[in-house]
Amino acid sequence: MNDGAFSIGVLARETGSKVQTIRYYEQIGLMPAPIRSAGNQRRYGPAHVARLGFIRHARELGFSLDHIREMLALSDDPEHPCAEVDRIASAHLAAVEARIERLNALKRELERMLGQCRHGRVGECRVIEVLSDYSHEHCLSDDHAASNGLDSGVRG
Amino acid sequence: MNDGAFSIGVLARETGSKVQTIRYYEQIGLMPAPIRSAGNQRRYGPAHVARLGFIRHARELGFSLDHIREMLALSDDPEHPCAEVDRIASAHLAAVEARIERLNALKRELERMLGQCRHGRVGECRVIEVLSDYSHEHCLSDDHAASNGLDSGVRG
DNA sequence: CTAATATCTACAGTCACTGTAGGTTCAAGC
DNA sequence: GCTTGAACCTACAGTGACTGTAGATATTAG
Repeated sequence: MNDGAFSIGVLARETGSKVQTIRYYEQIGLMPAPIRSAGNQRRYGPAHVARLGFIRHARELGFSLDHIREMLALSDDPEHPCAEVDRIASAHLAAVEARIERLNALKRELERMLGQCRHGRVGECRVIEVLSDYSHEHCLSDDHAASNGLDSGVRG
Repeated sequence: MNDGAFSIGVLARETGSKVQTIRYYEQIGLMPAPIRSAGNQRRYGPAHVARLGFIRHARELGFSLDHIREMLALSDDPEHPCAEVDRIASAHLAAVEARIERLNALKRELERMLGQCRHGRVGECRVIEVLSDYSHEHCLSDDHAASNGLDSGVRG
């Protein structure tokens, strides 16, 4: 290794990513293809660390790769108004808040369900019973009965 | 349709599922294969509605298909102590609580990030800057810097 | 009887990776 | 210089829980 160039393993370690994930990001065009060593191995520099760090942190915050791609494209132009980045992040915040609400409703229902369990036989198990009640009539709040699918919004 | 037997479309409508999903559940052995009409179309009865209702509700509560499979197997034996069902649901509740905590930390960070945005150019955008800071040194709480991957635990 | 709708099978695609197989390159120790 | 073992390479299959498509067949309403 001449220069300050380093291998994919080092880049993975530096950014807390996995080697496979980095190659995957390159494959889908999220990371630029780096130069190669004489033996065809990837050689990275500090710019790659920064970009992958951005991606990784945004992923931890639950942004989709598509959103990250958008933000990376925007951030590549420093003169661009950052309103769009702001918009993406705001929308994401709203999605996170909605998700928290749904999870809280879910938590309450699970607690109530478990609170009713008499720890006897499955035959009279309230947990089973509640789960069987697909009509959702037992639900005090209908926030989970209303929408179908919890995957709406953020997935992180 | 003689009997009270109905088609997959009706079952889907009754339970709020999709036709494809029902066939998928049958394929992976979560739903039993029903009888067929003379023309090879699936014919369902009330028992199918109940079982699919159970599955659907449990899915809305974020249980994995594997957990649901377990619970269905248990519920098929009414004499079985319901402690296991209880255990599954309790573990799920704990996972949900952990997830809510993580999302709250995420929410705080997003809010802080957005609060710092001066709505100018991308060049001096705090959102971009914070996201680029893969070291996570800006994080007051390190609960998201500590673990990697938000997919731990529940995915609903 | 006809036309529209619903259903059938089989398979590909989604998201964001993760894992595997089988081969090559690199860095370190001797 | 040689060997060894770790790290790297490509290509592809698998994950979970579906969703969508194509092309053929069945049912139902008028």
